Amino acid sequence: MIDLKQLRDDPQRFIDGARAKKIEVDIHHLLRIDEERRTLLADQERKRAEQKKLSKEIGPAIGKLKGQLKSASDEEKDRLEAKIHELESRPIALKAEIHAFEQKIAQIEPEWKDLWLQIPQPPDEDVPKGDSADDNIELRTWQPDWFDPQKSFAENKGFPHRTHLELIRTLNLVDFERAVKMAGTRHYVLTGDGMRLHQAVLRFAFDFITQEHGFTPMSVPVIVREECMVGTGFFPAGRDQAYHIEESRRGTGTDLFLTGTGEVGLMGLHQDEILDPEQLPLQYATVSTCFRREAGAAGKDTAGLYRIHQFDKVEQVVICRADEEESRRWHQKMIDIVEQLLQKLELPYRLLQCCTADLGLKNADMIDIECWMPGRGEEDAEGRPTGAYGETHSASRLYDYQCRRLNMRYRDQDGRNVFCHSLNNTVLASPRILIPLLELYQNEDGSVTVPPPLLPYMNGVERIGSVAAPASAAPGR
RNA sequence: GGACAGGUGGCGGAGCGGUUGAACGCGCCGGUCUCGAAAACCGGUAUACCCUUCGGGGUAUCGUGGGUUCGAAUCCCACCCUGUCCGCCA
Repeated sequence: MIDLKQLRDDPQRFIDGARAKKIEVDIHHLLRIDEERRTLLADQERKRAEQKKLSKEIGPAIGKLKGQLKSASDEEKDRLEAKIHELESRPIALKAEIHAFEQKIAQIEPEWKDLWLQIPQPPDEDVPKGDSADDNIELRTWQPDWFDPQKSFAENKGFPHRTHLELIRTLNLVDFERAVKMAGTRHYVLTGDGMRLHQAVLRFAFDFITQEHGFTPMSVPVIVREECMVGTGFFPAGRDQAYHIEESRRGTGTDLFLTGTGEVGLMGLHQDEILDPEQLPLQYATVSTCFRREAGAAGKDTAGLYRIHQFDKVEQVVICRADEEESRRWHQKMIDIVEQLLQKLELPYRLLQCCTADLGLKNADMIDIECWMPGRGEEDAEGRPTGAYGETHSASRLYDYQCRRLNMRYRDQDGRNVFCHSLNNTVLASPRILIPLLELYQNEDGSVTVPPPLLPYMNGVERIGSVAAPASAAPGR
């Protein structure tokens, strides 16, 4: 969430920010409620101070009188009791007044908090303005020597390509029918070498980020409490996107939510903590199953492994000091790590600078990486897709927006507690990454060569679908 | 799932319903002593928010939320969490 003091000092900055992000939120209304709340709070506190002062006078006096009462004669008793009663009745009017203020504050507070949580972080000055994802700007592309993005797959490789759906079917790598039987649309079952390849690429990515780049390997919960979802900035705005486990309806326990990214678990780790600045920056990586309802995406990317309810992702986060330069450096570093990874896998990709409209609530800046997928995009004269870039990675820079929500701080040199900065980026998400992997490593005979970096993780399988490779154990086929 | 026990400051640990933000100990910071250190001694040592004439003033916080009361760390209720034993279990 944003700093309310900053909002009061310069509301225009946040109004412009929300407008640039195309996010509807009534900032003027929040300012009005905030003002009202503070006035009420001040009035209430004044009354309470009065009450407290009175209490401190009355308390010992009553105590003393009650002591005397015990050993008093009957006529003395009446007199003492009257005196006690008189003392007790003095703050009674204050009590009602304080209660009235309390009620009023409790009435406006939920709306105040809710609005506050919905104010987006203004985009950075150097983020290009735009109206939708179409206005994102291509920063650069990379491709291996054999690949010329100007040419078709057939021109590059010498034979026409099959889409990942076709490859999956002929090579028995995925069983969609049974997955849908069990869990409904947008589910899949990886079979045989499909599962092997999925595990191999995840393990390769996890080893790469933890061994070669020193990120601390972690396992984190994928079932979390609401505070964790709010703290990481996914709630309340993204509530519809998360699967909800209503434990409270059973009469015990609290509700839980399935996380849509390992970021939630990694960032939630240090919620409400004051970190040792000597330990910063924290660099964490996890591989976790991600769950997404894909609400509002009905009819979009319905076929294949592109948009699914459950997948696995290697995620990297950095928690660093509140320093813009350092944040920016880490952002570049995390993108660089992904570029190295994709280059090892020899997957053509492009970097996209997301425009203001595509940033979402919490980001100040976001760079997407898209891999080339021959089976996507517009169709040619023969009805074959001509290929397109498809999103596989997203690197976010958030300043203290997320850590403020999480109440994650460190003590700076002057002894002040400061909110940390946070960043996150995909290292690799599968099975989506299998789409370019399968499509680009396919051979003319319909087999798929295992990318060399994945060989150590493939138990000897070098080529999927060739006679030389061990039979891919597709059950029930 | 059953039966107990318990949640207090960075940590340990007190706390008759009344100047208790909270004794005491440890830790930490500063000082005295010392050639220096240790010990000893002295002093200091929470966070958040609000107001401010920038000197300071105020409120809240003893797991969380309600309630009782003139007044709650202390009494009542609900929830959350932790520990121990039993049962079950990948």
